[in-house]
Amino acid sequence: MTTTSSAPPSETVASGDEALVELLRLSGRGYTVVRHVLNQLPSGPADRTSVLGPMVTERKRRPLQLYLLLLTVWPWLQNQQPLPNIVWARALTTDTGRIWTATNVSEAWNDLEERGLITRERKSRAVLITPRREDGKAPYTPPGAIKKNHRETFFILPGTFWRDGWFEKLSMPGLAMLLIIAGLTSDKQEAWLTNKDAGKWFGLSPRSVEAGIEDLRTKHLLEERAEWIKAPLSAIGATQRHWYHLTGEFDTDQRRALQERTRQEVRARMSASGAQKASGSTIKIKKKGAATGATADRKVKRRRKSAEES
DNA sequence: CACTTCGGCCGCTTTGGCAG
DNA sequence: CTGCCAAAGCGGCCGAAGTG
Repeated sequence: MTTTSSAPPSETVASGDEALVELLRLSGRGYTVVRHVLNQLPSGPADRTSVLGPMVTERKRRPLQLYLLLLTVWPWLQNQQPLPNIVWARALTTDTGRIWTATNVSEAWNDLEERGLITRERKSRAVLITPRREDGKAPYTPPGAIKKNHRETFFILPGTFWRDGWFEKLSMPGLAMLLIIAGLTSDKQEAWLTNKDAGKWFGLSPRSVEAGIEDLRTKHLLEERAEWIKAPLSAIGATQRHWYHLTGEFDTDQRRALQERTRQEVRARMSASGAQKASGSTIKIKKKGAATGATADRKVKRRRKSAEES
């Protein structure tokens, strides 16, 4: 282990997928827990738009992805050394999606900081990132705590969101509607909405709501059921109400089952010894982070560019 | 050394407006 | 409601220079 060459042979450099999978594994549960307040503020104020809507309108895709990943790995990361930006970049870089560099990560942290979604603190060379609550209005706490007689509500994004690259394959409106509908169906099978109302509730344009739903539908993540209801003022005296639900791992029951399975696994792990866990894995990911500099990312970019040209 | 900021140009998404 | 157009403004991209 005393090699001092500048770059490791390419076949030993971890790809984005591997970095992401490793992060998910280390984080201990394969899914992401998100409070509803990301999508929408609690009832009360007239304008309930929270952070998600504006992020869509302002096309802040990278910051949104990065924040969701931070929430995902935080249970593990909070007890670790800070992760280098280049590692975040590699985890979020997929084979067919956009390419992340340390610069992108830095700029995304910047945006998140302005939204109150993280704090960052420079620790000599590294930056220490700490998430804040999903509405940007308070420090982060583990979701689900009981506050003022009611439990903080949250929903989950199953592992497929990361593993199968949905965070990158979906359009920005698609991503937003996935979060919104996942939130609406966290405690029931389906939810209905209209483009116009949903736009108002979540701070999106009706066009984006529609585009998002369409994106989810064509990618088979969403199914729709039409129900006829009375509408005295419509031409035919009735109108359709559209009920939506997510499919596959995103389905309400499957998400519930996933949570339950994880709860049991965590319990089992707690009762077993935590000794083996501490040794191997953390070292591995640090090596990946340190060994491949920005040059490796540039190489990927160039490789891809020349592939496109030919 | 790792991270951050900057500048310039291009392309694209989102949105509003309008028509059918 | 759907389709289309145009405009605004943002992100992508890249290298280079600045900072702790």
